[in-house]
Amino acid sequence: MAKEPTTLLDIAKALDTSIGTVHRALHDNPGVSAATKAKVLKMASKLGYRPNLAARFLSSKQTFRVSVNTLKGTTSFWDEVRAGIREEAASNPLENVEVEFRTYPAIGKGEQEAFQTALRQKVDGIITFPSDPDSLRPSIQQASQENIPVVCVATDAPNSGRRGIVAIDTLVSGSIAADLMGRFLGERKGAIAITVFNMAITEHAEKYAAFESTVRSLYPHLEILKPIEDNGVEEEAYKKSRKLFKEYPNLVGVYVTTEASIPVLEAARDTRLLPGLTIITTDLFPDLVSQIRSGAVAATIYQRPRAQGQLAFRMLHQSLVERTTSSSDQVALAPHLVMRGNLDFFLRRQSQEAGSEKLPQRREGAGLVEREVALPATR
Amino acid sequence: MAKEPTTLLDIAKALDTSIGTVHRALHDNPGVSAATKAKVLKMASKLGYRPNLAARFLSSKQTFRVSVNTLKGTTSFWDEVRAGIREEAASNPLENVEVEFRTYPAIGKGEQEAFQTALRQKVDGIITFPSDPDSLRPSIQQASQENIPVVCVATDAPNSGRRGIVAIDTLVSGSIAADLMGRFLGERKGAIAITVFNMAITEHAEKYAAFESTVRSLYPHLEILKPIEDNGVEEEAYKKSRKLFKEYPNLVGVYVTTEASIPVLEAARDTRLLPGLTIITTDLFPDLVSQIRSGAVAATIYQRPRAQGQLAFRMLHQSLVERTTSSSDQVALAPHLVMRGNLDFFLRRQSQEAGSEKLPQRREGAGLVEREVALPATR
DNA sequence: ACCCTCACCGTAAACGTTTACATTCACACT
DNA sequence: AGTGTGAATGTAAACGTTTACGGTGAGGGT
Repeated sequence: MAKEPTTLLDIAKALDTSIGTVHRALHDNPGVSAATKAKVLKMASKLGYRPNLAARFLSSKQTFRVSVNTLKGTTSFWDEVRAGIREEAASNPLENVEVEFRTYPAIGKGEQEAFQTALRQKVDGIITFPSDPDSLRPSIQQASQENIPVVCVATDAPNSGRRGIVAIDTLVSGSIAADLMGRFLGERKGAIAITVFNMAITEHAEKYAAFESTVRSLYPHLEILKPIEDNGVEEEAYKKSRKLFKEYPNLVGVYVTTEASIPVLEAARDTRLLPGLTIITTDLFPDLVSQIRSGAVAATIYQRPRAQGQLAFRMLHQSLVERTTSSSDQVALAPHLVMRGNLDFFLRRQSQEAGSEKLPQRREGAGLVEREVALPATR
Repeated sequence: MAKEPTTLLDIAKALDTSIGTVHRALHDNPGVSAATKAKVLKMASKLGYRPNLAARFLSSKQTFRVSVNTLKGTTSFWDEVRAGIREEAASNPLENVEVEFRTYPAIGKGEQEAFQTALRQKVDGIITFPSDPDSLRPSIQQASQENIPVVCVATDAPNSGRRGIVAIDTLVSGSIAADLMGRFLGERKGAIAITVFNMAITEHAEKYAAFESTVRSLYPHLEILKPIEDNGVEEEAYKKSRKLFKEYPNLVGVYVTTEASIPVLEAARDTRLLPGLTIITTDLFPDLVSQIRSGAVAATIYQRPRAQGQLAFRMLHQSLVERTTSSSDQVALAPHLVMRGNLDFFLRRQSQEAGSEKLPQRREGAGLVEREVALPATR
């Protein structure tokens, strides 16, 4: 049943050639004629050859260098993502990867530079948050031409040749928020506001669409207002939502898909609408905790940053160890729902450097080589 | 910074002995004196020796055999758990594990036999659902005395010496159900029923306690009825809930923590209470789908069987790879919330043999050796 | 004829363990 | 003295790759 795996030597003997030639052929290294290369490849697939990774790692003490390009930890989100990556890297039994963290200060600021430096320093793979997908696309394309797999996290960079993407399923987020909103409101009628980063970002447009269509089909008595675009600036979120709230005193609910939930809450308070409002937010950060506990925020949709980091790393690692070119993976995570009742669970998990939903660290210190990389100052 | 790792040879040279002796000492194999053994151990830890796993797997072509003992797939839950295990096993780049599935027909029926057969056939590790923890405990203890790690899934077997447990966090389940119930009901007052398998099972008692305490503290105007114990039989669920529903016509909500949600729904229908009821269930199986879609079930708490399987396997694999004795891991997962809005997402994920929340299979066929194991007929 | 180059190919040493086998030495038994 | 025993230790081959280097022979230049 489980026959002996075929080795390089098996192939060599079958073709009456040498192990060196076979190796060269399989890795299209120079120094082998087209004819023999073809023969080797054919025989390899005929015998069902699959490389013995243990032998490979033992022999070539190559270690993969992966660059992790993310936003500086303004909120805890990216800290958690990085923690997930670290955990996963540390639990790798082969210890054949070192991680370099490159962070940039703000959306669209410095991510190009970070990416290019990583490329220049010849890393073997990149995990990145493409905060401005359009401007980063050329760089990603360049990377995949150089055969460097790129995994996007949290936001996709479509048509960039990226190896894969891990993110929260936007349809699930939007529609669960809508369904909760409808159930929470019960018989009440009125208007619902929704804030997004920017409708130009695919993820946000999708969340909005999912929210809207779910409300329309399940709770048609609720009216959905035009989305507020905060573009990631808090004042903008405050001003725009305040303006909107004044126009619609019949507001009954707000769904905040961005991190700017605090200014929205303040706008609601300042317009005296807060007490009657059902608010659903996104993510979980310190300032939000008291709002949830007090009941001002009914629920928040937790985007599982740690899980995103873990899966992104696993995806990249997998495509490094097997040398499969192309093929695009897409993993969509279901978000978690955080309410007063289970808030403590998530806080506990965040606080312990090593979360509960994880396996034990493999090593104390030396297991994982990692380093912070200083970026060249940008003018 | 990253110095050359120390090898067996390094230790041998440092002590002016041979690599064979060092190896014997580190694995407490026979044939080495207590004195030298002590010296070797000391030097090893001084030099920070950590075995090179690639070399180890290359040299000793040992494969780990793990037995997966679970319930026969009456519902989809255990099928999903097994799928998760399979995926994870297949994605193991070292391919050094083969999985044997042993299933037993019902709770408490045949799990002993399955476990003992696994032991007798000298497997290297066991993943098990201890459906009757008390009766299985001696077997688990026996296993850990023989140094065979046992990982429990879905239900814990406390004080059994099990290597670890992966399950849904019961407190989160219970309290999120409570919080949702409170929010869904809004101003309505009345009684809430809750069904459990059996209050003797830790997990169910915990869920009940969490549900109760959350309702009490956040929604004190709701009255919680004594739990209905269905013991896993559908008629019992139907009869007991019907009886209870008749006694409490002011019932407004039901939380079903077991899989017997259909009979409870029927009892509600037969007592004409259904239309006014807010019902929260557990798990996700075919019969429940239409109930969710129709709105009869407001939400269901999805226990992420696939993730449980994956994590259980990883935990076991890790403790096989490193030979760490003892230490007990406990991973508690947050459940997912399924409602009308996001139902399709989860159905899609279940249906595709390879879920979306997963990495690509490593191999087509030969990667993973697995087999179904026939159990000896039980009288 | 010589030397050189170049493409192709074979050979062998590593990588760090595990495993099986060989050696040593002390001690006891005949 | 010789022989056997058995524990403690040394030695070396294997695992399947990668990598570096050596060799062959054809072809071109002188």
